[in-house]
Amino acid sequence: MSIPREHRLRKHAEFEVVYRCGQRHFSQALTAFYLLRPEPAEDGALECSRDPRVGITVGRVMGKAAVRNRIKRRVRAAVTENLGRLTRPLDVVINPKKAALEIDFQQLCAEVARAFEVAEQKAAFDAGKNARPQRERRSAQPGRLAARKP
RNA sequence: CAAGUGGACCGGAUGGUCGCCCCGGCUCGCCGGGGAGGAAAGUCCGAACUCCGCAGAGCAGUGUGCCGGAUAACGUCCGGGCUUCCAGCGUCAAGGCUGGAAGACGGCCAGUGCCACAGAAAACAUACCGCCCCGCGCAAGCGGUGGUAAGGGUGAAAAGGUGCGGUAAGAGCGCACCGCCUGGGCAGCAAUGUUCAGGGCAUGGUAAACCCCACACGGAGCAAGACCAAAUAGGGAGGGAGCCCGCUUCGGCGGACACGCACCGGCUCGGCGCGUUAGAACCUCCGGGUAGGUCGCAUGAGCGUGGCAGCAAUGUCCCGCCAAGAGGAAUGACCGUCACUCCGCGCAAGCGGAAUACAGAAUUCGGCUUACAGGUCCACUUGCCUU
RNA sequence: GGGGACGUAGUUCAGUUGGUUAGAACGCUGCCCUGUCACGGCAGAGGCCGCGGGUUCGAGUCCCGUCGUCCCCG
Repeated sequence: MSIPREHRLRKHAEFEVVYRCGQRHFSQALTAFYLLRPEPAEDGALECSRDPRVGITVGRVMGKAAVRNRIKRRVRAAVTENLGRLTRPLDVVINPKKAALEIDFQQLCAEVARAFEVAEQKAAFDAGKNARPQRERRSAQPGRLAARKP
């Protein structure tokens, strides 16, 4: 991956959490799932960094292995260009569509940048509200430490 | 030169900027090196490797199937044979000769099954029409425990083929040639070829029907397997092993001492709190084992040049080389230059534009099959041109 | 990566040891019934059996190749 390792999602469980609890952003060539990671607990687990992390999923319906690799690499290059736009500890999962293979690279970059901006704004809004849960569905999330709204 | 068929091979080159994976260095964030294929694919075969099972043998099952060789092994490869097809030559015609292509190419004269419809009959020939003979009858015709497989018709297939003789009509009934079967000689390791003698022909097709014969095969697969090993729950072993006084409704309660644990305290003493007959709480140890991590994991039936042996597949020897190793998974993104093909403009030089396939390693090898833009070479056939 | 199943009308499925016309239900079309619709009745269309070869007289069935779909092993 051309994304540095500490900025990647590595485990199937991490992808699952983002899919189940995150919010979504749609555009012509891709769908982005994003989730603001909770603050690491103070008593321990300090290996959990504050860096943003990105994962890319290309399913089998997109084509054969060569086509899937091509889509993944184009999206990955666009992510590398725009990785600086993410400052908060966000987990983002990108599901490209078939259009990601065809469209101009500049346009693909613009879509990724737009998705990252939306995620940043949402994260800033939620953090400003004392990091209350972003969705009601998230109430079952084990890592929750913020108290409910008084 | 063009087209077709078959086979072999190539699968753009070279820079810049920003990044990714692995390895090696050190001044610890920099430097150096390496980074997809002929099919990496389908997972159709064969192996290496790993675990499980296993005295030996047999049965069952699966696979292969002309012969010989190559190989670690194979359903692969090489050579040879046979059959079929195509083209040419040759012949009155056939047999034949040359070249190419294809072939799951052992066995239905071991057994069993099946062969619809049509047809008399589909395999032990019960004869439909026809032909012939005999009997009856003037005749038409009728009848026969009659003969006959040459002809007709049916069918995918009809009981050796052609010709001559023969006969009441016919028939391998007899003969010649061809085919078939049996036995022998010769050539060959063999498949097989060739030749001689005998047999008058028995032996329809189907084994990608059951089956017979010969040979091979234990099962699962790197998500195999080995090691390290958190939290939680559970398992096993051991430790936890104090007495006195008072009251009592006999369940216990209260007090002192002792012990253990936690806190205050730099440490001892001390203070305070809790627990002390339940095999409880609690403590220690052990083993299994999940998440996770490491190994397996790339020096191998390895690749290249050359020599030798062999018709060849291939083997062997000398020298040289080390060539991806991830784990939500690297090998990329963008910008140039050049080459190749096509299109447009142009006499030309050149200019502009377009196209560049199939496809992406996941334990590793040997094959097969399938996909593939464009291009190169070789062999054969056909056509045209020149000499 | 590895191991297995299945492809038949528009849909869900049958199709026995190869045998001649491939069948059922629902759906579809037309007609009848009714004032109208539904229900019901009658009739009909619709398939190169995923694709390409082979064996056989004959293939949905047997064999080989290929394409697609689904399931299992973390």
